[in-house]
Amino acid sequence: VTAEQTRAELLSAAARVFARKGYDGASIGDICAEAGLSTGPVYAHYGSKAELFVAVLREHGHRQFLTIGGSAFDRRRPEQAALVIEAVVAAKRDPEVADLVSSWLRGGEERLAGSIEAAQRAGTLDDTFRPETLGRLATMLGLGSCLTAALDVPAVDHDDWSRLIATLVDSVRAGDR
Amino acid sequence: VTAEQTRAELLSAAARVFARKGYDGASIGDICAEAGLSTGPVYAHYGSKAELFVAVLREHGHRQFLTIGGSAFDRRRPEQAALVIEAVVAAKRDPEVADLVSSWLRGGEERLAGSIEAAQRAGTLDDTFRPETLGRLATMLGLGSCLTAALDVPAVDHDDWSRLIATLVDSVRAGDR
Amino acid sequence: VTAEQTRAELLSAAARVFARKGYDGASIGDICAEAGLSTGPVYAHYGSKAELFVAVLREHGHRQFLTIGGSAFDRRRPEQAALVIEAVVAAKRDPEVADLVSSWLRGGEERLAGSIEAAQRAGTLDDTFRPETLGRLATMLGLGSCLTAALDVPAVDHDDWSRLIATLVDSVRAGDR
Amino acid sequence: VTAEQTRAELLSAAARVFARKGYDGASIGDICAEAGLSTGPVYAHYGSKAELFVAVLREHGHRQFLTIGGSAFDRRRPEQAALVIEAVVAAKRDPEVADLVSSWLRGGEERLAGSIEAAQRAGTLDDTFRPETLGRLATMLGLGSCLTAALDVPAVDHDDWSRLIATLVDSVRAGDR
DNA sequence: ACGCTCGGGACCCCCCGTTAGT
DNA sequence: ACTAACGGGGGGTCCCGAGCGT
Repeated sequence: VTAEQTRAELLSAAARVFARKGYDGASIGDICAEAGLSTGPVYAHYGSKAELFVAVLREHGHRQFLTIGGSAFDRRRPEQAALVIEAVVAAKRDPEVADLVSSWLRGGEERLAGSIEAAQRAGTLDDTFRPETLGRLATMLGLGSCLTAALDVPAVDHDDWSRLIATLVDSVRAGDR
Repeated sequence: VTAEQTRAELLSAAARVFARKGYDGASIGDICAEAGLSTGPVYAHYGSKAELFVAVLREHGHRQFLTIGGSAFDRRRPEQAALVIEAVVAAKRDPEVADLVSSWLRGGEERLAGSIEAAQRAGTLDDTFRPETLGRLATMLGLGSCLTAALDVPAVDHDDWSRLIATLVDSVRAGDR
Repeated sequence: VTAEQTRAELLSAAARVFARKGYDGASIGDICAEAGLSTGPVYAHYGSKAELFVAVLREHGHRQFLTIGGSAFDRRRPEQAALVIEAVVAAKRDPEVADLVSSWLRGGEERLAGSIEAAQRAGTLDDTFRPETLGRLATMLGLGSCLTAALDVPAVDHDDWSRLIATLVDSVRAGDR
Repeated sequence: VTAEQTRAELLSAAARVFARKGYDGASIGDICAEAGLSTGPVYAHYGSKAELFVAVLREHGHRQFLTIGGSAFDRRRPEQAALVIEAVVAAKRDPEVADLVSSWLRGGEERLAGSIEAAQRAGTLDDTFRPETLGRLATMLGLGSCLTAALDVPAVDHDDWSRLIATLVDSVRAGDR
């Protein structure tokens, strides 16, 4: 068994266990049991539990962070949402995680703001709103969807939801005022 | 010193420490130090850390849960938001917390749906959307605002935000279609 | 309520709880709950848990120590036996208890030896055995019955037991050799 | 250092400390200090303090219990007897210990009953007594000898004692009736 | 002034994150 | 790379003094 393979399996197992039990709730033992490893070898790959968690976030977190478009916010899967929430919670204690999450969020909002600004310049989006403001709305919805996904709230009708989002988007289109 | 007074002080201190450090991060010792108490007496008032947390949620949580109106989502205070997030995280492990959070959420959404339905019947709100769908949107925004508040994202311009929310609300008003 | 009454009730409750849960297993809280008191007032009557236990032994212990005759060893009641066992255990750590138990035991064996010697002189008991030896046998059986009573071993047939004891006693009667 | 070696050392140390201080009086720290270990590794070998105690009983207790013939009951060593007494006391609080002690006692009595029954069939022992009754007598004497050994009662003359036991045994031999 | 409510430490079991040795 | 061990707490509980209320 190669080392890289073990690393990948460890990362995957850690992602699952962290998502299931949370950062504090997941013990190194749990993760190693999930990966079929002993507790020791973890520290050959990652210096600490925090580092392992950060690695998990880097690997599995970025793509789950605000990448799902608004119309699918009602369909976010719980196991994806869990990592995001844990990241936020962990960010409150671990500065490294805080930096990571902060950079993701900032990056996401900047990309969003860039797209929005471009749309505004192209005349397809109301340019009386600042790009950051619109971006913040999208961020809030994205993060909010993580929480509703984590909790077991009953799903709403998807068609209805899509139409609602479309209506809202239309309302901030240029000329719709 | 009366017992009720100590209880209240303990609850308040616990709320602060839980909000600052999270459920797992906060130790009984931390809370007692904050309350100026010894670790022992806690268990004369609350059977366990989980019970204390639940009591904190019951006392300080319900009013912070989705009670801030939409236009002020950008101004949610971090210490209030933190408890909500911790509640969601704790809900994943503790069934009692899960029930509590679930009932809050359900209650909030039902109240919202009621208001929305009333507005729809009165003809002031687009009645082609189901009340639950509109309610879910508000819930997501509310919860999302908790996460943005917890993270230290820079605030957006408040006037801009208010105008955006107003525009969105207008878009789902009856006749604005 | 007079103080003496409270003392008596406390002693009785302590006897029950110590017998039920053992010295270490019984907490002051348990005893006070049994007595319908608060934990504090105990120390107005007894300086410590150990003192309370000694008082219980003095009050309720002496009469349970080796007072049941040999043929009824199989019928010793658990709650009576429990205090004896606890006393023996406590004697290993508390010198005061050790003295108490020692004096009980010594007194019991001396009384036994006296009776035995009298019987030997009267010619009804084999006088080739020393009285202490026969007394020790009875002591062992008495103490042993406390342990079998404390554990929940199934009872043996009482008639069979009585006949066995009678046979054994006959075997040390004078002339039966 | 192999695990089995540590296990054995731990067991031996636990046996000593439990015998010296009793089940409740002995702390995990005490045992580990005796074994020259840290407190942590105990739980890699035994799941709990109760399990460790049970293991001690299995290892050091079973051979001391009822295997010494009746003629040596007067010579039981205090440190061996202590474990048996502690087992009875601990059984009253910890259901796990209770189950083990109970099954242990039952097993011992059944083995005894088996031997007795065999002797009865062989015609060397009075078959008018039920095997359980004779076994119970032996059990009582065995347990009783633990208590007299634990307490510091003066020893009786050994020859006298042996002769007494022999006389009693003779009395239940077949044909001696 | 007595007697109870309340608070104070101390400690215990348990377990966890982490590192040497094989 | 894994087995085995290490301390450091964490929660929980207990036995026991001070200080208010009757």
